[in-house]
Amino acid sequence: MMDAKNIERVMPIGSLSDRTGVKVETIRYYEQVGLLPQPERSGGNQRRYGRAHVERLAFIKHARDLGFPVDGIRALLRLSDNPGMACDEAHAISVAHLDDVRHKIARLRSLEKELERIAATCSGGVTACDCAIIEALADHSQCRKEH
Amino acid sequence: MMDAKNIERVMPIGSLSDRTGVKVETIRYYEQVGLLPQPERSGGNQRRYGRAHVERLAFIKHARDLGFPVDGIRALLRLSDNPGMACDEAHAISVAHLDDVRHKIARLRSLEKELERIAATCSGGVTACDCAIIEALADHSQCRKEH
DNA sequence: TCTTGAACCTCAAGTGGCTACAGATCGTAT
DNA sequence: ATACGATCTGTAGCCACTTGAGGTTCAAGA
Repeated sequence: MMDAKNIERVMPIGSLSDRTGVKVETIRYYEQVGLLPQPERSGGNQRRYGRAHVERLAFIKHARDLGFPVDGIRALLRLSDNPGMACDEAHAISVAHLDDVRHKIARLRSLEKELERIAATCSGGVTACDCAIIEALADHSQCRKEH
Repeated sequence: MMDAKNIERVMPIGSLSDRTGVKVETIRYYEQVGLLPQPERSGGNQRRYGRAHVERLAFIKHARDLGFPVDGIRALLRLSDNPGMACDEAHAISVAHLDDVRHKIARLRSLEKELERIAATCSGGVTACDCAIIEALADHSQCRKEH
């Protein structure tokens, strides 16, 4: 490979993928939906990336790993492109996302409790019963609380 | 309405929807993917449901509310249709799902921590800075642990 | 009996965030 | 010159629905 030397301006998509851990198809998808700018092309129409693309894609990947939706990332990228009045809105986006994550956690914890209860009603191995798990699913009123 | 009296065998899809809390479109979708059996039709080709459908759909809704995937529900329904050797498999499906839920919780908790940290770096209101939130997203190495 | 108008019908496409495939072209090492 | 992997475009698929268009049926009121 020639990755180490010629990283500037001539990186093909596979190298960008290797460096960021984002799959080739996903990179093209991000370009298509406007998260990544269109790169220059080689004579044979292949994408060629530079350092700026690596940084932007790393930003995107990090935000996706943190669960930000693509729309939120688009907004964050816009803010990072013209700094200045960025803080307020970036903070709002992050807090909204944190809120969302906490709601999901709360909901999953309540599901966890209910599933524990249901799974415990029947430990398997019972052969001739009308399975308690299936009955529990059929009868919502057995549940401790709403979900 | 005539819901109260004529629930047996003549319920139209809207009443089934009202009774179960499952949207009309979703009911048709469940029929299409084979979760709900095809009901009888009126002279004018409209679906007519009876008590058995209400029960089956309630089962499906409850399981969906608990986060079971449609394939898991299909398996559970098959088990509930021919009881007997149901317990073992039902238990396995539930435990696998519980496991999945716990993994999701663990992942979200770690995201929550990281987001708290990032959101705290900048409380908004700062006007002239290169926003710390955006910097944190750009620089993964600031994170406490992998995600 | 006729007329509304809500409820119902089918079929197709859109959602998010990719992933996978098919079939063609490019780039480079030998 | 050739072989082979990397890349290209475009399309379809994934899950579990949701939305929309454009048409039909049903039940209640005049």
